Amino acid sequence: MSGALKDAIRVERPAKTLRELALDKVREAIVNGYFRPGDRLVERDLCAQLGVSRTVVREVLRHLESEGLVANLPNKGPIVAQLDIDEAKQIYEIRGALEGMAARLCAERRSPEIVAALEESLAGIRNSYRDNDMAAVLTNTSSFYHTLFTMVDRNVAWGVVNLLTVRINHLRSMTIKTERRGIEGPLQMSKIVDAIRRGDGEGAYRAALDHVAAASAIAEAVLSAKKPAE
Amino acid sequence: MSGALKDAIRVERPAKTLRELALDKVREAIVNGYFRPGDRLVERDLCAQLGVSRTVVREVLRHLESEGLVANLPNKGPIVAQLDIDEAKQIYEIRGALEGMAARLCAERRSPEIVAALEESLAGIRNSYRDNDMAAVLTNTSSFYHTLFTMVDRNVAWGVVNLLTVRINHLRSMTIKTERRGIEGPLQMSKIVDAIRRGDGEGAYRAALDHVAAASAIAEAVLSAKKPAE
DNA sequence: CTACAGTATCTGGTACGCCATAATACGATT
DNA sequence: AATCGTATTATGGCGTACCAGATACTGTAG
Repeated sequence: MSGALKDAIRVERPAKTLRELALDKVREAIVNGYFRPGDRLVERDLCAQLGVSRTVVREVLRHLESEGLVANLPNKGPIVAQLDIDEAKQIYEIRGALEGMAARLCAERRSPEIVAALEESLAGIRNSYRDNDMAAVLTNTSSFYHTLFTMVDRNVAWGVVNLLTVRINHLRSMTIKTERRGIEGPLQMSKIVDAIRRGDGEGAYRAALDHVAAASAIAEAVLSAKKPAE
Repeated sequence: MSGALKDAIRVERPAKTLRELALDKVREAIVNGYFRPGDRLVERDLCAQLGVSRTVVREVLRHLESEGLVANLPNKGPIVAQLDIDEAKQIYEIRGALEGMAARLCAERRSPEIVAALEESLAGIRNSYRDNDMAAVLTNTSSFYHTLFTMVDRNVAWGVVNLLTVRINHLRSMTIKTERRGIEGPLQMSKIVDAIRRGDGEGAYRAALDHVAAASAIAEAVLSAKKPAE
């Protein structure tokens, strides 16, 4: 997106199409558990609940399908995708590779602004943990990684990470609630920031890897504990 | 996908919906240049060309949009996504990170089957270059990386790489045609295989990085040479 | 030659209808 | 009574017609 200044006085109309609004609604409903994994998503029911036409609902379902949040059973229709434990581990692994890459780049850039921005997000996370506001923990964590990627202009990688993250979002909300995660999580993230501050690319890479590895381990424990019960 | 043996005798019906067929058609048309970047994709025209209804076309367009192959201009409609040079470099970088990761895992696995499978794909690439069959070069290269990922059960990462690869597909078809690429490309890939054979994870990682770095450099040269002319 | 109005084009969105398939319930036959 | 065939229902897949709003084009009047 070039020419940021040129369209500064643009009218800024809503611009969101009905479809995008519906998409966000349904995605959010899946992510925060209103629709449970395995639930059927009946088109005509969704039409009624969203107050939009079937065309829109279908397009939304297709979009979510390509995001991996919805699966389509042949001759049965769409359901909320099940998250299997192996896939979750793979997602964490990919995040590790990409976040490690971004952290290394940040360290090599040696820019005080990056460190400052990361510190700010990190402080937000600590505050949110202190206030026991788990939703805020999630958004601040996202913002931490968002700056990590965007400060070195890696918006594509950020998009990939985001795409993968929604698929494990309910896992994330479980892992952050784990005992001790409120201390260790921010600690690991501050190690990333420290390495970036001293320009230690390899160290930043390792620290980022460690952080997602810890999250992955917790997720695996949570998931394998839940699977037999289900 | 578990239980591979259980459904060995499944009837295997076509099961492809009209939408999926249309999706493949349009994606292929974009990837191999029938639709050029920036071309408008007029819904009703596509209906006529594909012989399907607007419902189907719209769902297909939404799907391709979420794949990044199609962009939607507000109040103007869908066009074939432009590939800007920075984005292409980012995509190559991500591929490097993920393919490097997969190569490292393959090396650490120390399995003769992996080496054999990779050798086979590599031989296919060499033959295709010899026969000057560039389409075959592309498919064999894909198959090389496909085995790299799937032999260590990294299907999610493979999916990500695939998703990104379609966006730079016309670049790929240009890079492989470059002078000397027919020699250096397979050479670099054989270095990956060699490292895997001797179980050298770090070496495999580096070799994979080198390979995409070379491709990225060529792509950048091709793209920056083309941009002013356009 | 310019300004303006009218028009064509196209997407976004909606409503409705038809068909195919799968599952279930029901009824008949042996 | 058990089994087999059939009707019903629910649902997705697909098509068509229609309208509103935005944009691009065009022709005409001044």
